[in-house]
Amino acid sequence: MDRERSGLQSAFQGALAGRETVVPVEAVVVPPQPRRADAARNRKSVLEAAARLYAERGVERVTMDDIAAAAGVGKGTLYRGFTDRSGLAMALLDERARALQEAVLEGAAPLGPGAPAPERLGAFVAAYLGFQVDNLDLVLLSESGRGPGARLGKGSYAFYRQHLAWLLQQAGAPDPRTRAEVLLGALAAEQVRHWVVVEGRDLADVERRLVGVARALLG
Amino acid sequence: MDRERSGLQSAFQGALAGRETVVPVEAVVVPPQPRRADAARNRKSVLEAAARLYAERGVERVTMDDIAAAAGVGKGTLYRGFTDRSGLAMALLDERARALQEAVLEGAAPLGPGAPAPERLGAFVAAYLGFQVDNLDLVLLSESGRGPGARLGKGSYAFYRQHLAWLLQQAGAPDPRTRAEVLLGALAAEQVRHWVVVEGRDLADVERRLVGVARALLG
DNA sequence: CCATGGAGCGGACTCTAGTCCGTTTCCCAC
DNA sequence: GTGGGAAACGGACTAGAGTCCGCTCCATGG
Repeated sequence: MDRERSGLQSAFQGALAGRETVVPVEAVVVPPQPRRADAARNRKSVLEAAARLYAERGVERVTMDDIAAAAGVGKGTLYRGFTDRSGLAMALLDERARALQEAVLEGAAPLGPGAPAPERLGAFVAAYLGFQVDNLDLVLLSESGRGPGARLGKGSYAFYRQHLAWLLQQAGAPDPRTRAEVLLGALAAEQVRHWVVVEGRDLADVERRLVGVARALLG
Repeated sequence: MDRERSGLQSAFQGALAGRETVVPVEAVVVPPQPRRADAARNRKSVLEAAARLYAERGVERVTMDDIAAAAGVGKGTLYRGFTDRSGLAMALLDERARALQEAVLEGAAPLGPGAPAPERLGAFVAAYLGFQVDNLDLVLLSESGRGPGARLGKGSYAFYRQHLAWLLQQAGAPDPRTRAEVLLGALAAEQVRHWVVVEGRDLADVERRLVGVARALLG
């Protein structure tokens, strides 16, 4: 899975480990590079094939064999490049996630720097919720890895947690780290799916309520 | 799955649907009864075999075939009685969950009735956290159903959500329903596992922090 | 411009959850 | 009792994720 973690995430991973003090996120974008030309080519066709098939038929109706066949590679290649089904989903999400992460790091306020922490917090909740809704199936897939522990500790989770913890701390919230994790739990794909898809709630309404929760967590 | 839902949960299911006003939980214990003697016998041996094998080898190392063989029934019987792997886990959890639910409904304060809502809230967080930790593997399994939407809307989730929403409302919290769901998300098995098992945090510490989160959600 | 070693490939194979359907067993009506 | 019909059973079968390992073919260095 290491190869799947974008450079953006890796960069601050070290500063994170076991630290009590919350530090701001610092990051540099360095995408993973296969060492051999054929590997790079295959990686690209797999991602393209997967994106196409998922879009055409929906995530549920595409098997790993389908993807391997469509990409013109063997299953071994698939699994060498992406670890498992959820790893492939993460790779597909990576680009879009990076856009959100950059917006957070250096985009316009209030999502980006410049606005006061409580405002940034609200903007982040809205933006993250939007991201989750726009990519529900893929996020769900990316979190579904076997041997639990799928969502946490994987993917860009650490990035978002760190950012939220930082904002919460800036805003003077007690126990920012835990509250960041709780907030991300409330924004988890399964929860969002339940509210928006299963219960059919209005997205703006969900957003309002979650922003309310975020504010409550400040005190 | 209906057959798996304990009477305790079914009883207030109706009062719940689509209602905006939060009502207190009312419940009666009426366990599911198979119609035929052989079915009842088989159900019992399956549950016993599963409990024994899970205890002996750990949840990960027990397949559905193992359980069927150990119980002396065919796979068809297994799936007729329990829908799927996670349904079996839920059935195993049911008895223990019922104990917690009864303690909430009619046990001693502060978990049971009698104490002021904020105190009951803290007691519930502690009790529920304890339950999750004591039954981590089974709860994880019971939440792992395929086609997402495993945790929510299944099992005793509705019961706990309702209870929490009620307490939050009594304590004057805004948007009690959403906040109940957020709190349950923070207490979800995967999250608890991450804190307690993966990060090795002290249970009492996690409890304290979560009680803090619960209090924050009151305001 | 080869040679070579190791990264990368492919697809047959394994393992397990979950389905299907012909057969058995129970229970009730008579 | 006993006969009929439905509920329940069992185990062969299907499907799809993930593994394994012998073969291929890049890229480097002589």
